[in-house]
Amino acid sequence: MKIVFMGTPEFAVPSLRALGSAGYEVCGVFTQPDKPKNRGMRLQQSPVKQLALGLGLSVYQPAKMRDGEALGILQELAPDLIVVAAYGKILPTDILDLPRLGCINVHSSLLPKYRGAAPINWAILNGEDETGVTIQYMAEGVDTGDILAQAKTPIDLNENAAQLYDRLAQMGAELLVETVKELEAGTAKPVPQDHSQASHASMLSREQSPMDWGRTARQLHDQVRGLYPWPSATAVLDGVRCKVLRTALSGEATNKASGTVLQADKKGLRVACGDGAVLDILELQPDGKKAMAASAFLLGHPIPTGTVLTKQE
RNA sequence: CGCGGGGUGGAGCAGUCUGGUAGCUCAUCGGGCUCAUAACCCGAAGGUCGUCGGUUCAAAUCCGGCCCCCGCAA
Repeated sequence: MKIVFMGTPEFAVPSLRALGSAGYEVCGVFTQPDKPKNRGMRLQQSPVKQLALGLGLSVYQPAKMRDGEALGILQELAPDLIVVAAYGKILPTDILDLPRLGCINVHSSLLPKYRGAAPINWAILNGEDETGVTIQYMAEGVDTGDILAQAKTPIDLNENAAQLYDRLAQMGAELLVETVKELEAGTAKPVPQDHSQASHASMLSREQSPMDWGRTARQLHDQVRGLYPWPSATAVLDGVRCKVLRTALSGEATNKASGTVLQADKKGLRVACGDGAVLDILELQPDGKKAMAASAFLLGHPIPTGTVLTKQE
Protein backbone atom coordinates (compact mmCIF):
# COMPACT_ATOMS: atom_id res chain seq x y z
CA MET A 1 0.00 0.00 0.00
CA LYS A 2 1.32 3.40 -1.01
CA ILE A 3 0.87 6.23 1.46
CA VAL A 4 1.54 9.94 1.14
CA PHE A 5 2.26 11.54 4.49
CA MET A 6 1.59 15.20 5.25
CA GLY A 7 2.82 16.82 8.43
CA THR A 8 5.02 19.55 9.76
CA PRO A 9 5.88 19.86 13.47
CA GLU A 10 7.24 17.46 16.05
CA PHE A 11 3.76 16.08 16.69
CA ALA A 12 3.75 14.40 13.29
CA VAL A 13 7.15 12.81 13.61
CA PRO A 14 6.16 9.67 15.57
CA SER A 15 3.34 9.02 13.09
CA LEU A 16 5.62 9.15 10.09
CA ARG A 17 8.18 7.02 11.86
CA ALA A 18 5.51 4.48 12.86
CA LEU A 19 4.22 4.11 9.30
CA GLY A 20 7.71 3.37 8.14
CA SER A 21 8.37 0.89 10.94
CA ALA A 22 5.07 -0.87 10.19
CA GLY A 23 6.36 -1.54 6.72
CA TYR A 24 4.15 0.77 4.70
CA GLU A 25 5.52 2.34 1.55
CA VAL A 26 5.60 6.09 2.12
CA CYS A 27 5.90 7.29 -1.45
CA GLY A 28 6.00 10.97 -0.62
CA VAL A 29 6.08 13.40 2.27
CA PHE A 30 4.44 16.81 2.18
CA THR A 31 5.51 19.45 4.68
CA GLN A 32 5.45 23.21 5.03
CA PRO A 33 8.11 25.11 3.07
CA ASP A 34 11.30 26.01 4.92
CA LYS A 35 10.76 29.32 6.62
CA PRO A 36 13.05 31.87 8.19
CA LYS A 37 12.75 31.37 11.91
CA ASN A 38 14.47 32.19 15.14
CA ARG A 39 17.31 34.56 15.91
CA GLY A 40 19.11 35.54 12.75
CA MET A 41 16.10 34.54 10.67
CA ARG A 42 17.77 31.41 9.41
CA LEU A 43 15.85 29.12 7.09
CA GLN A 44 14.56 26.18 9.05
CA GLN A 45 13.43 22.74 7.95
CA SER A 46 10.36 21.27 9.62
CA PRO A 47 10.89 18.30 11.96
CA VAL A 48 8.97 16.14 9.51
CA LYS A 49 11.25 17.18 6.66
CA GLN A 50 14.31 16.35 8.68
CA LEU A 51 13.02 12.87 9.46
CA ALA A 52 11.85 12.30 5.90
CA LEU A 53 15.23 13.23 4.49
CA GLY A 54 16.89 11.00 7.07
CA LEU A 55 14.71 8.10 5.90
CA GLY A 56 15.49 8.86 2.28
CA LEU A 57 11.90 9.75 1.42
CA SER A 58 10.83 12.19 -1.26
CA VAL A 59 9.86 15.56 0.21
CA TYR A 60 7.42 18.03 -1.34
CA GLN A 61 6.86 21.54 0.00
CA PRO A 62 4.22 23.26 -2.12
CA ALA A 63 3.32 26.80 -1.02
CA LYS A 64 -0.32 26.24 -1.99
CA MET A 65 -2.55 23.21 -2.20
CA ARG A 66 -5.15 24.75 -4.46
CA ASP A 67 -3.18 25.84 -7.52
CA GLY A 68 -3.11 22.39 -9.08
CA GLU A 69 0.59 21.79 -8.55
CA ALA A 70 0.06 19.69 -5.46
CA LEU A 71 -2.73 17.78 -7.16
CA GLY A 72 -0.45 17.04 -10.08
CA ILE A 73 2.25 15.67 -7.81
CA LEU A 74 -0.26 13.52 -5.98
CA GLN A 75 -1.75 12.14 -9.18
CA GLU A 76 1.71 11.03 -10.17
CA LEU A 77 2.46 9.50 -6.77
CA ALA A 78 -0.94 7.78 -6.89
CA PRO A 79 -1.17 6.93 -3.19
CA ASP A 80 -3.80 4.55 -1.88
CA LEU A 81 -4.09 6.66 1.24
CA ILE A 82 -3.11 10.10 2.44
CA VAL A 83 -2.25 10.51 6.11
CA VAL A 84 -2.25 14.01 7.55
CA ALA A 85 -0.87 14.95 10.95
CA ALA A 86 -0.60 18.63 11.85
CA TYR A 87 0.30 19.61 8.32
CA GLY A 88 -0.87 23.19 8.70
CA LYS A 89 -2.65 23.45 5.38
CA ILE A 90 -6.23 22.78 4.40
CA LEU A 91 -6.67 20.28 1.60
CA PRO A 92 -9.10 21.05 -1.24
CA THR A 93 -11.72 18.45 -2.14
CA ASP A 94 -10.00 17.41 -5.35
CA ILE A 95 -7.12 16.16 -3.22
CA LEU A 96 -9.39 14.68 -0.57
CA ASP A 97 -11.11 12.66 -3.28
CA LEU A 98 -7.93 11.41 -4.91
CA PRO A 99 -6.73 8.39 -2.87
CA ARG A 100 -8.60 5.12 -3.15
CA LEU A 101 -8.83 4.75 0.64
CA GLY A 102 -9.30 8.44 1.28
CA CYS A 103 -7.52 10.93 3.51
CA ILE A 104 -7.24 10.40 7.23
CA ASN A 105 -6.00 12.70 9.93
CA VAL A 106 -4.40 12.32 13.35
CA HIS A 107 -5.96 14.88 15.66
CA SER A 108 -4.87 15.50 19.24
CA SER A 109 -8.22 15.68 20.98
CA LEU A 110 -11.35 13.64 21.53
CA LEU A 111 -13.36 14.97 18.60
CA PRO A 112 -15.80 16.61 18.27
CA LYS A 113 -14.27 18.53 21.17
CA TYR A 114 -11.37 20.84 20.48
CA ARG A 115 -11.43 21.03 16.74
CA GLY A 116 -8.78 23.32 15.32
CA ALA A 117 -5.29 24.54 15.88
CA ALA A 118 -4.32 24.10 19.53
CA PRO A 119 -6.39 21.30 21.05
CA ILE A 120 -3.73 20.09 23.46
CA ASN A 121 -3.18 23.48 25.05
CA TRP A 122 -6.86 24.26 25.31
CA ALA A 123 -7.66 20.97 26.99
CA ILE A 124 -5.26 21.94 29.77
CA LEU A 125 -6.28 25.61 29.79
CA ASN A 126 -9.86 24.53 30.37
CA GLY A 127 -8.88 22.23 33.19
CA GLU A 128 -9.90 19.01 31.48
CA ASP A 129 -8.88 15.85 33.29
CA GLU A 130 -9.03 13.74 30.18
CA THR A 131 -8.18 14.07 26.51
CA GLY A 132 -6.94 11.83 23.75
CA VAL A 133 -6.32 11.37 20.06
CA THR A 134 -8.69 10.80 17.19
CA ILE A 135 -8.14 9.30 13.77
CA GLN A 136 -10.74 10.78 11.44
CA TYR A 137 -11.57 10.84 7.80
CA MET A 138 -10.92 14.28 6.42
CA ALA A 139 -13.97 16.21 5.34
CA GLU A 140 -14.44 19.62 3.83
CA GLY A 141 -14.96 21.28 7.22
CA VAL A 142 -11.86 21.28 9.38
CA ASP A 143 -11.90 18.37 11.85
CA THR A 144 -15.51 17.46 11.08
CA GLY A 145 -14.92 14.07 9.45
CA ASP A 146 -16.17 10.67 10.53
CA ILE A 147 -14.26 9.10 13.37
CA LEU A 148 -12.29 5.93 12.70
CA ALA A 149 -10.68 5.48 16.10
CA GLN A 150 -10.12 7.20 19.41
CA ALA A 151 -7.89 6.67 22.41
CA LYS A 152 -8.31 8.42 25.74
CA THR A 153 -5.77 9.39 28.33
CA PRO A 154 -6.00 11.20 31.65
CA ILE A 155 -4.32 14.58 32.07
CA ASP A 156 -2.26 14.76 35.24
CA LEU A 157 -2.84 17.83 37.37
CA ASN A 158 0.79 18.84 36.96
CA GLU A 159 1.32 17.80 33.37
CA ASN A 160 2.14 20.64 31.00
CA ALA A 161 1.27 21.03 27.34
CA ALA A 162 4.73 19.97 26.16
CA GLN A 163 4.58 16.71 28.07
CA LEU A 164 1.03 16.00 26.94
CA TYR A 165 2.01 16.90 23.39
CA ASP A 166 4.71 14.24 23.38
CA ARG A 167 2.41 11.63 24.85
CA LEU A 168 -0.39 12.33 22.39
CA ALA A 169 2.03 12.32 19.47
CA GLN A 170 3.07 8.83 20.51
CA MET A 171 -0.50 7.66 21.12
CA GLY A 172 -1.54 9.13 17.80
CA ALA A 173 1.16 7.22 15.98
CA GLU A 174 0.13 3.90 17.51
CA LEU A 175 -3.55 4.47 16.85
CA LEU A 176 -2.74 5.54 13.31
CA VAL A 177 -0.99 2.30 12.47
CA GLU A 178 -3.85 0.25 13.91
CA THR A 179 -6.34 2.26 11.89
CA VAL A 180 -4.40 1.94 8.67
CA LYS A 181 -4.36 -1.82 9.16
CA GLU A 182 -8.14 -1.79 9.53
CA LEU A 183 -8.56 0.33 6.43
CA GLU A 184 -6.36 -2.06 4.57
CA ALA A 185 -8.37 -5.03 5.80
CA GLY A 186 -11.65 -3.26 5.13
CA THR A 187 -12.77 -3.65 8.72
CA ALA A 188 -12.77 0.02 9.65
CA LYS A 189 -16.06 1.40 10.92
CA PRO A 190 -16.29 5.17 10.57
CA VAL A 191 -18.71 6.91 12.93
CA PRO A 192 -20.08 10.39 12.26
CA GLN A 193 -19.25 13.06 14.83
CA ASP A 194 -21.91 14.43 17.12
CA HIS A 195 -21.64 17.97 15.80
CA SER A 196 -23.80 19.35 18.59
CA GLN A 197 -20.95 18.59 21.00
CA ALA A 198 -18.29 20.36 18.91
CA SER A 199 -15.97 22.98 20.33
CA HIS A 200 -13.16 24.95 18.81
CA ALA A 201 -9.55 25.35 19.96
CA SER A 202 -8.23 28.54 18.42
CA MET A 203 -4.60 29.39 17.90
CA LEU A 204 -2.63 30.54 20.93
CA SER A 205 -1.39 34.07 21.20
CA ARG A 206 0.97 35.97 23.44
CA GLU A 207 -1.97 38.03 24.62
CA GLN A 208 -2.94 35.03 26.73
CA SER A 209 0.35 35.18 28.62
CA PRO A 210 -0.10 37.82 31.33
CA MET A 211 -1.31 36.28 34.59
CA ASP A 212 -4.36 37.90 36.14
CA TRP A 213 -4.11 37.26 39.87
CA GLY A 214 -7.83 37.76 40.23
CA ARG A 215 -8.36 34.35 38.63
CA THR A 216 -8.44 31.24 40.75
CA ALA A 217 -5.25 29.43 41.65
CA ARG A 218 -6.39 26.48 39.58
CA GLN A 219 -7.07 28.64 36.54
CA LEU A 220 -3.65 30.23 36.84
CA HIS A 221 -2.01 26.85 37.29
CA ASP A 222 -3.79 25.62 34.16
CA GLN A 223 -2.70 28.75 32.32
CA VAL A 224 0.92 28.14 33.25
CA ARG A 225 1.00 24.51 32.13
CA GLY A 226 -1.39 24.97 29.21
CA LEU A 227 0.72 27.68 27.61
CA TYR A 228 4.03 25.88 28.17
CA PRO A 229 6.47 26.21 26.47
CA TRP A 230 4.92 28.80 24.18
CA PRO A 231 3.70 31.45 24.62
CA SER A 232 4.04 30.76 28.36
CA ALA A 233 2.26 32.49 31.20
CA THR A 234 4.04 35.65 32.29
CA ALA A 235 4.23 37.83 35.37
CA VAL A 236 6.19 40.92 36.34
CA LEU A 237 8.36 40.31 39.39
CA ASP A 238 10.59 43.04 40.84
CA GLY A 239 10.06 44.95 37.62
CA VAL A 240 11.28 42.10 35.46
CA ARG A 241 9.03 40.36 32.98
CA CYS A 242 9.23 36.64 33.61
CA LYS A 243 7.82 33.58 31.99
CA VAL A 244 6.26 31.48 34.71
CA LEU A 245 7.24 27.96 33.74
CA ARG A 246 6.04 25.75 36.57
CA THR A 247 3.65 26.22 39.45
CA ALA A 248 1.92 24.08 42.05
CA LEU A 249 -1.32 24.39 43.93
CA SER A 250 -0.23 24.78 47.53
CA GLY A 251 -3.59 23.80 48.93
CA GLU A 252 -3.37 26.64 51.44
CA ALA A 253 -5.95 29.36 51.88
CA THR A 254 -5.53 33.05 52.59
CA ASN A 255 -7.66 36.12 53.12
CA LYS A 256 -5.12 38.45 51.52
CA ALA A 257 -5.98 40.36 48.37
CA SER A 258 -5.33 38.56 45.10
CA GLY A 259 -1.80 39.15 43.87
CA THR A 260 -0.36 39.51 47.37
CA VAL A 261 3.05 37.91 47.81
CA LEU A 262 2.70 35.74 50.91
CA GLN A 263 6.16 34.30 50.90
CA ALA A 264 9.30 35.02 48.90
CA ASP A 265 12.39 33.32 50.22
CA LYS A 266 14.54 30.28 49.69
CA LYS A 267 11.62 28.08 50.63
CA GLY A 268 9.38 29.37 47.92
CA LEU A 269 7.39 32.06 46.20
CA ARG A 270 3.70 31.99 47.09
CA VAL A 271 1.04 34.31 45.79
CA ALA A 272 -2.58 34.80 46.84
CA CYS A 273 -5.09 34.25 44.05
CA GLY A 274 -8.63 35.43 43.43
CA ASP A 275 -10.34 32.53 45.12
CA GLY A 276 -8.29 32.79 48.30
CA ALA A 277 -6.18 29.81 47.28
CA VAL A 278 -2.43 30.08 47.09
CA LEU A 279 -0.30 29.48 44.01
CA ASP A 280 3.25 28.26 44.44
CA ILE A 281 5.59 29.55 41.74
CA LEU A 282 8.34 26.98 41.31
CA GLU A 283 10.22 27.85 38.15
CA LEU A 284 10.46 30.95 36.00
CA GLN A 285 12.54 32.60 33.30
CA PRO A 286 13.32 36.31 33.37
CA ASP A 287 13.61 38.15 30.07
CA GLY A 288 17.02 37.47 28.57
CA LYS A 289 17.89 34.79 31.13
CA LYS A 290 17.73 31.06 31.42
CA ALA A 291 15.05 29.21 33.29
CA MET A 292 15.69 29.09 37.02
CA ALA A 293 14.08 28.08 40.27
CA ALA A 294 11.93 30.84 41.74
CA SER A 295 14.03 30.69 44.90
CA ALA A 296 17.16 31.43 42.84
CA PHE A 297 15.53 34.41 41.17
CA LEU A 298 14.65 35.82 44.57
CA LEU A 299 18.30 35.84 45.67
CA GLY A 300 19.05 38.56 43.17
CA HIS A 301 15.57 40.12 43.13
CA PRO A 302 14.26 40.26 46.67
CA ILE A 303 10.50 40.77 46.86
CA PRO A 304 9.10 41.97 50.21
CA THR A 305 6.25 39.91 51.61
CA GLY A 306 3.02 41.81 51.15
CA THR A 307 3.93 43.17 47.73
CA VAL A 308 0.89 43.05 45.49
CA LEU A 309 1.48 41.79 41.97
CA THR A 310 -0.57 43.25 39.17
CA LYS A 311 -1.37 41.97 35.75
CA GLN A 312 1.20 42.96 33.15
CA GLU A 313 -0.15 45.58 30.77
C1' C B 1 23.59 41.45 8.26
C1' G B 2 15.67 41.60 11.64
C1' C B 3 15.39 44.10 17.13
C1' G B 4 17.16 43.56 22.08
C1' G B 5 19.16 41.55 27.03
C1' G B 6 23.27 38.86 29.16
C1' G B 7 28.14 35.99 30.34
C1' U B 8 31.54 38.47 37.84
C1' G B 9 33.44 32.23 43.63
C1' G B 10 28.41 26.38 43.35
C1' A B 11 23.28 29.58 42.45
C1' G B 12 20.89 34.46 41.69
C1' C B 13 22.48 39.52 41.45
C1' A B 14 25.46 44.52 42.34
C1' G B 15 29.85 46.86 40.67
C1' U B 16 31.15 48.90 34.35
C1' C B 17 28.75 55.41 32.64
C1' U B 18 32.75 58.78 36.62
C1' G B 19 39.65 52.83 35.52
C1' G B 20 42.94 52.11 41.31
C1' U B 21 42.39 46.55 47.78
C1' A B 22 35.92 41.82 44.04
C1' G B 23 30.51 43.39 47.12
C1' C B 24 25.29 41.36 48.43
C1' U B 25 21.75 37.28 49.26
C1' C B 26 21.79 31.97 49.28
C1' A B 27 24.37 27.38 49.22
C1' U B 28 29.01 24.82 51.22
C1' C B 29 32.57 23.73 55.41
C1' G B 30 33.87 24.53 60.75
C1' G B 31 32.22 26.26 65.55
C1' G B 32 28.29 28.00 68.92
C1' C B 33 23.17 28.34 70.83
C1' U B 34 18.98 24.93 71.47
C1' C B 35 15.08 19.42 73.80
C1' A B 36 15.60 20.17 68.60
C1' U B 37 15.87 22.48 63.70
C1' A B 38 15.63 23.49 57.21
C1' A B 39 15.72 28.74 62.59
C1' C B 40 19.43 31.97 64.95
C1' C B 41 24.79 33.68 66.19
C1' C B 42 30.22 33.48 65.03
C1' G B 43 34.02 32.13 61.68
C1' A B 44 36.19 29.94 57.07
C1' A B 45 37.01 28.21 52.28
C1' G B 46 35.94 29.29 47.29
C1' G B 47 36.58 34.02 41.64
C1' U B 48 42.14 33.46 35.23
C1' C B 49 35.48 39.07 36.44
C1' G B 50 33.37 34.29 28.77
C1' U B 51 37.80 34.57 25.48
C1' C B 52 41.95 36.90 22.54
C1' G B 53 44.37 41.31 21.82
C1' G B 54 44.93 46.90 22.44
C1' U B 55 45.25 51.65 25.43
C1' U B 56 47.19 52.78 30.51
C1' C B 57 51.65 53.35 35.95
C1' A B 58 47.01 50.57 36.77
C1' A B 59 41.34 47.32 33.28
C1' A B 60 35.51 43.52 35.71
C1' U B 61 35.45 48.78 34.31
C1' C B 62 37.88 52.15 28.16
C1' C B 63 38.69 50.25 22.62
C1' G B 64 38.54 46.18 18.86
C1' G B 65 37.92 40.83 17.30
C1' C B 66 35.87 36.08 18.58
C1' C B 67 32.84 32.30 21.38
C1' C B 68 28.49 31.13 24.16
C1' C B 69 23.38 31.86 26.51
C1' C B 70 18.53 34.11 26.31
C1' G B 71 13.98 37.25 25.10
C1' C B 72 11.21 39.51 21.00
C1' A B 73 9.87 39.36 16.03
C1' A B 74 8.87 35.85 12.02
